[in-house]
Amino acid sequence: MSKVITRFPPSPTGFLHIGSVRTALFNYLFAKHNGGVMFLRFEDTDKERSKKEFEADILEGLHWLGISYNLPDEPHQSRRTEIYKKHLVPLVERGLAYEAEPANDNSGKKVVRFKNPNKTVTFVDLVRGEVSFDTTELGDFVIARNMNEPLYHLAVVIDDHEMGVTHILRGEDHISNTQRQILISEALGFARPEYAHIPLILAPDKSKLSKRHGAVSVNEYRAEGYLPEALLNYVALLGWNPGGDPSRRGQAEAEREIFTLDELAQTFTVDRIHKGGAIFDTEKLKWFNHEHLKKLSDEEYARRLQDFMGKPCAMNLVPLLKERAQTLKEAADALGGGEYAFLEDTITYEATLLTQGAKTDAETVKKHLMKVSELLQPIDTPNFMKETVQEAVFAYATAEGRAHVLWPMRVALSGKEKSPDPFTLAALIGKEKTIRRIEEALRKL
RNA sequence: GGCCCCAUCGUCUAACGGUUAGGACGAGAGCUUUUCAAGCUCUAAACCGGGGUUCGAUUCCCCGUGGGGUCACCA
Repeated sequence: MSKVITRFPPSPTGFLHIGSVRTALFNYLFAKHNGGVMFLRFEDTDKERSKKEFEADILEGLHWLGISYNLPDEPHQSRRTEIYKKHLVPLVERGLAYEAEPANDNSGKKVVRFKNPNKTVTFVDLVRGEVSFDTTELGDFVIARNMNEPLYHLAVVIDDHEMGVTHILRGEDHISNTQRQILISEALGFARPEYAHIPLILAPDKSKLSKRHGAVSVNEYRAEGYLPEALLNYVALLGWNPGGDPSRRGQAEAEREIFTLDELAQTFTVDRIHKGGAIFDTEKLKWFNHEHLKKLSDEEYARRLQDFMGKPCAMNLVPLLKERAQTLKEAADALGGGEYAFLEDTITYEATLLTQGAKTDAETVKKHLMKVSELLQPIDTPNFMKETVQEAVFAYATAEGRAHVLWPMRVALSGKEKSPDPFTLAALIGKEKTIRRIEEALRKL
């Protein structure tokens, strides 16, 4: 088999969105799996809507995601007019296309129509099998605004041919475009590439995912603190899965869900692409994100978080953050907001909070807090760690009733209704501050 | 509406004629070092309907039904 060449041809008329990401990903994975390459090109024949700003965004997004690609000599359709002309002119000369009525742009130039042979086009879709269309209803469709300005269908066919594209994996919304493109391709005498139409990513209402459904741009997910590997992992499993071993009940591979980009490339095959659309579920994306976040080493986590919020994060907080935050934004918010206020020099809270969850009266709480302070005194400052603090207090807490002792202790250290456990807290703020806060709590009672 | 595509728990999905229809997210319950989170255990939850084919259909075929896509001098 000749070398596999796929392509990702966005039109720079909007920010890189989730649907495009999956299309790019599938083309990337398919090429990579087969030792081929993926070309990127910009379909900017619509000069009105195409913007450099969007091009930059798409490039930036792919870079962030870690999806690599090859660039043709000239990736802009708008600058490939000579190439299109080279094929268009003979097409007209041979009577397979013709200049018709004037364009409605007042240029006086005539549009170019394709001479439809009115036949049935049948192609084998790699995911759907045989698909046929009766092209008669298409009529002699327009393929160029004029001899110098090709329209989408013409440009696509010529580009795919010029770039040697062997496999076209694209959204199912293009399936009915295929008939036109095959007709043009045949008239031009080009070899027909393989087609694979992948199911659409749907919104919760089952319609095609679009802006009106909320976040669709990768920028938004990036800003929400999602990891590129999580986004890719999740989106890869929308409409595709690695399958399992049918001979075994466990279905090992099919039950695994966390994959790296390389692992996806190793297992990716078109025959496991689904036919039906898949609804995009942010809750599950969050879970994937948390899983990938937990896989990061503490150092890497700290680096990513710093990149995300623009300032460093203390290393000793990383394990805690990793466990509690599903996204980098949640981690950053927790750090910046109230949740980690216990790290500050002073904390403020209502005295009633100390007894609120303690299931006992203020006098008892006072007694326990004094005892806790006393139990912690003997621990050397360098030895003041989660384990040693717990060891010092735990037997007493168990004997007296854990809620009675531990709740006030935790509130004294955090000043919050919800927080990490008191031992973790104590270790994080250190002996000096721990003792001081217990004394402050005592004064409140 | 024409044409095309699709159909397993609420959601993502496994199964490639024979299973107690499995897993994951989410939900509910419980456990754990109080709270929250995490973790662990358990529970509820699906083959769209009707005909065939077959000894046997979630699986193959047909017809319904439902959903989606597309019908530009946009891509």
